[in-house]
Amino acid sequence: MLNPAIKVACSNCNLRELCMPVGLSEVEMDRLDDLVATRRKVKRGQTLFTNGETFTSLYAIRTGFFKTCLATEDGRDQVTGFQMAGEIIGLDGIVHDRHTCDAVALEDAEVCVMPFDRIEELSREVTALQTHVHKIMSREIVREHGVMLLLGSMRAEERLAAFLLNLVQRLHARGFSQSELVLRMTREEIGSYLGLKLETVSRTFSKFVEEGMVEVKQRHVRILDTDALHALVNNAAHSH
Amino acid sequence: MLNPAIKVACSNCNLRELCMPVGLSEVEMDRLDDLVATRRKVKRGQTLFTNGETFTSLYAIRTGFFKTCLATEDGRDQVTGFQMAGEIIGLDGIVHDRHTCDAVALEDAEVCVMPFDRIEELSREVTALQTHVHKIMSREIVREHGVMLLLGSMRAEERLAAFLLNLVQRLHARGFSQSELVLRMTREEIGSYLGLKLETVSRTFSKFVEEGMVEVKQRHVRILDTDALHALVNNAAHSH
DNA sequence: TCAGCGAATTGACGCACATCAAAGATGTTG
DNA sequence: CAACATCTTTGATGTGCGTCAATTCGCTGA
Repeated sequence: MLNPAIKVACSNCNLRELCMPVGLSEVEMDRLDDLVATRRKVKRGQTLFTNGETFTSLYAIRTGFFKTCLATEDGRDQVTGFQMAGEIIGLDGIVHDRHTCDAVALEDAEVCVMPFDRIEELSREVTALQTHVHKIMSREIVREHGVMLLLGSMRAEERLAAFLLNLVQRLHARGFSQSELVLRMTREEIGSYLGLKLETVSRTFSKFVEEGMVEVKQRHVRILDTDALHALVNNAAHSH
Repeated sequence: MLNPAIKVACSNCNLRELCMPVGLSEVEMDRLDDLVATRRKVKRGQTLFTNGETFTSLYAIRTGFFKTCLATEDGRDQVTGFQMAGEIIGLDGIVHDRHTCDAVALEDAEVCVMPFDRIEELSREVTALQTHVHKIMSREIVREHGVMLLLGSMRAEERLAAFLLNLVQRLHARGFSQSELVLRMTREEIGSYLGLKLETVSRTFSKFVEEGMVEVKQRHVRILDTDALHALVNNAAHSH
C-alpha cells in the first residue's frame, strides 16, 4: 500500500463483496488484484461496447448505471437489463467472441476492465474464482428467467411493481434507501425493458400514485407501501 | 473398448460435437469420458429435476425432448425453454446450489448425468472444457436475450414464426428436415413460452395455413414458405 | 429571466389478443 | 371397439394496452 492513490486494488475496493468471491486467502486475493487490467470511464450516453464488437473483457461496474440493449436491423429495440455498481457486464460476448448487444451508460460511469483470457487463466488456479464466474453466469440466466416470466405472464401494473421492487432491493444491497430511488432511465427505456409503451409506464405510475402506493416526481420515486407492491406481483389477480 | 455395450463414452457419442468441445487431443478426450457419471432415463411427463431441488449435476440430453418451466406460488406458469438432444440443461441451479425451475420430459428421454464438481475439477485442467462451459452458459444468456426481444416487442404472428424457424433450425442441425417437424409440446406449452394463450397459438397456426405458409396436421408441421416466415420475423411490420 | 427542447403526462379511440364457450379430433385404456 | 380424457379448433365478445395527439413539466443555456 505504498501508493494507494494510484494502485487501487480489488482487495481494497468497497464493492469487493459484490464482484469478487468471498473467503479468499491473502495470497489468492493478491492474485485476483491482477484481474483488472485497467479502468475505463464512460460518459453518459456513450457505449461501453456495442453489438458486433470483438469481445475481450468482462467489465465490473465501479460507478454509474448502464442499460444493455438489443437492436435489430428492422428497428426493434429491446432493453435486456439495467446494471449498477458491483455488477458484471459483457457475458453475452463469450459465446462468439463478439458482443451481441450494446451497453450504454445512463450516467457517467467507471468500469474495471477484466480481460477474459486472464479470468480464465486465473480461474484454473483459484477455485474460488472459478466457482464465482460460474455463479455469476448462472445468476444472469436465472434473472432472465424471471424477466421471461414477467414479460410472458404479467400485466402492466404487475410488471412495473416487480421492476420497482427489484431496483430498490438491489439499491438497498448497496447501502441505499429501501424506499427511495432515482430512476436513471427514461419512461421509454423502462417500457422497453418491461414490454410496454412509455405512455403505459407513465399511466401506471400515475395509478400507483392515485392509490397511494408510491410518490413520483419525475425520476424520483418514493415507495410508500412495499407490501401492496409485493401483493400486486404475487397475487396474479388474473384469477377467474 | 472391450465392452462397448456397457461403457458408452462421449468419445463415441454421435452427439459429441453438440455437447463437447471440439479439437481435443486423445488424452483429453479420454479424460472427458469420465465426466458422465451415469445415464438416467426419464419417462414422458416425469421431471428430471424440480424447483427447489438440490443442484448437483448438469445434464446432456441424449434422446428425447424437454421443457423447462417456472411455476410461482400464485399459479403462474412460464415455460422458459424447450431442449432437445445434444443440449445441456440444469445451468440455473449453479448460483444457489438449488434448481430454480422444473425440467419435464415431453417424450421418453435419456440424459447423461455430469456431476458439476467433476466438471469444475476437469475444466481446471482441460482448457478446452473450461472454454466450452463458459460458451454454453453465455449461449444460454444470449438465447434468453432473444426470447426477451420476442416477448417484449413481437406480435403473435411474429412470435410463432420465430418459434417455428428456431425449432427447424435446431432440428436441421441434428440431421432432420429443414421443413418438416413434429411438435413435442401442446399448444398451451407453446403459448406459455411465447407469452400467448393457446387459442391464439391455434388461430395463428390456422392463419399461416390459410396463407399457404405452412401445413399443420395436429402436431405435424410442414413449412412451405420459409422466406415468408423470415420476413414476418424481420420486417417488424408494426410500421405506421 | 426566458427561450427552447426533450421527457412526461393525460385524453380519446382502436385493435390485438384474452376470455368464455362449444364442438370436433385424437389417442389411450379396459 | 367403445368410452373417456386430453388436446385442438373455431366463434362471439370483452378489455388492456397501443396509438395518436395535445399539453405540461423541468432542465439547460443564453
